[in-house]
Amino acid sequence: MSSLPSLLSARVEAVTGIDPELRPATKPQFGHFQSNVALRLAKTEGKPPRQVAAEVVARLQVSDLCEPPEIAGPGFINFRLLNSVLADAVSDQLADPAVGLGTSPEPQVVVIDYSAPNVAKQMHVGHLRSTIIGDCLNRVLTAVGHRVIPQNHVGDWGTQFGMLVEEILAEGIDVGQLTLASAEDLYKQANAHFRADEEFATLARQRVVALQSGDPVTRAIWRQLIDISLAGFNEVYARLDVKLTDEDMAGESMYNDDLENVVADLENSGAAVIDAGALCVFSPGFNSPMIVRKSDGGFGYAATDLAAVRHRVRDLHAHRLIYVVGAPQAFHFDQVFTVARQVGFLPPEVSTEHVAFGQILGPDGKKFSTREGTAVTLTSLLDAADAEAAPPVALAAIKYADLSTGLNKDYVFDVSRMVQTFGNTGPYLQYAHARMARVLRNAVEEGLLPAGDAASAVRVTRLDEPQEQTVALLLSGFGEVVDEVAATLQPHKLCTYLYDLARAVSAFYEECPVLKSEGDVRASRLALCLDIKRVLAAGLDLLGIEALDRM
RNA sequence: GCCCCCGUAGCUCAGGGGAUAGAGCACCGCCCUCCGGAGGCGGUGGCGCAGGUUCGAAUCCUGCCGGGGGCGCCA
Repeated sequence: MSSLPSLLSARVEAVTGIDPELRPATKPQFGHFQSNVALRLAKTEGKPPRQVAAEVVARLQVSDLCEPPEIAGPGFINFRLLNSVLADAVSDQLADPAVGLGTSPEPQVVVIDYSAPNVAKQMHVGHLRSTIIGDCLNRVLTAVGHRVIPQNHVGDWGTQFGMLVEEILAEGIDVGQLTLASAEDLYKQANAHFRADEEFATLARQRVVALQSGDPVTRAIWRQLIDISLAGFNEVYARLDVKLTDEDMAGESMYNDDLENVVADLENSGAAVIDAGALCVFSPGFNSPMIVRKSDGGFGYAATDLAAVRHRVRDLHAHRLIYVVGAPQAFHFDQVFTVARQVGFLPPEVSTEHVAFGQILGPDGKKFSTREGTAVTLTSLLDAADAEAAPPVALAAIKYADLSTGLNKDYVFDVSRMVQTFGNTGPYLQYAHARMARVLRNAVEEGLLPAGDAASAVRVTRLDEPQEQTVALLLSGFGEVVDEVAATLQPHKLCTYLYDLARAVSAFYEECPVLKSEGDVRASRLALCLDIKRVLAAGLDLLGIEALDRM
């Protein structure tokens, strides 16, 4: 099903020969869509823009879609869709199980790298964004027909585990009794021990070697630490209502055995050279090399990321690689992608995108940390929100606040603002949905509407009021917005759309009585309400937010 | 020193080279015998600075100013 704008756009292009750059009208009096095509053609044709516009309009055949186009201002062509066309579009959307989504002509395998907590540490604010954004992109890309493979790049490998395991053995701790929180305390303790006690530090370093060489005792404890951590992560994921599962776990350790191969390939290709004892790749345009193997023989995290790139391309058959990782890593990923292309791990047809997000700031507008100066745990953020609202509302508040502004910006974690049921917030959208649910419930009780799926056969036949038209126009644009988010990976565009829709719905609700109206007007408005509810629910679901029937 | 991101109303934020730059919060007015007022309608108020490209710039380019981040052995 092609969207109304694309249909209209094609008609105009048939006349102009160039993309009319159809845009939503900036003002209601300009109709529904506007095109500046005449302004752009005016120069090449050497005619006044309004005259060009008149000639275009004269040749246009759009009477089946919209009112006669109007020429306005310096030469804009304004289009107003026919009410009947709009009504049919909404009715068709209502009858479509996919709500007009799932139309991607070329399904791709998309790997999304997100969440990535560290073993033996609780998740903190930084993981909140990666997890929520990644989950949203997962839902959106899946909805438009792609096959998404989440990859949770858990930090489950590295020298810190030598320290931790040694501490456990030194203190005679029963690993089975540890929780994620107590494991983190132990980690801090081990860290302090490492710095204060040279003898312990030596043992810890030896323990790293034991871990890497596969010593059974060391590996067993390490494995237990991972299990404890995963249990803790899964608790948070369940609370966040995100789709990550154990199957998506693809920790750093997974690539461990492949790192030698990666290094060998880099050396054989001539890309990697030894510099100051470290194995480096120097690429044009970078002022510092990528360090693949440190001078002490250990692998840098770039090596792991290169191995991951190759795995995702070669074994998972990805067409598109997405990394939802904080903005400070921009340089790192730029370098990894460049080198991966350089050595052939990344063929030209596979795209890479670093979805770089900004920081969550504390109430003071600075780095969000506790009184002790440590990072705020994700759980404590959720607790803070739950103190202000019921859990489904609180979660909506948090997710919406995170997704509703440009990802690359920092934002202040202001719970009291986020949970408000007015303004541009998640709860406001939930409220709009709950209102529609209420109207429809009442309609079913009064026998005005069949219950369940049978109701989706009803149609919108009347759009007499401007509030109805505005809502219908917005509803018909849902698919386009989701496609755009899938293409640009900018969830805030979906948020803006849903907020615009919710506001239009509130105005409609205020001005157009549904149950108190009669005849075909009432039937049509009920159909409109049904589609509103479906689109709001579908849109919220793509954001990972629960659409509530009651609040 | 070099590189990246950000700077829009008092505050929090949208703005895909096009018409008079839009919302929310706050503030000031209205609107409840009415499907949930957790709402709606209206008002006050703004593109960091300076150049440039263009018929047209918040948007593209250059240079400043201010804030944040990054720049070979932590991941």
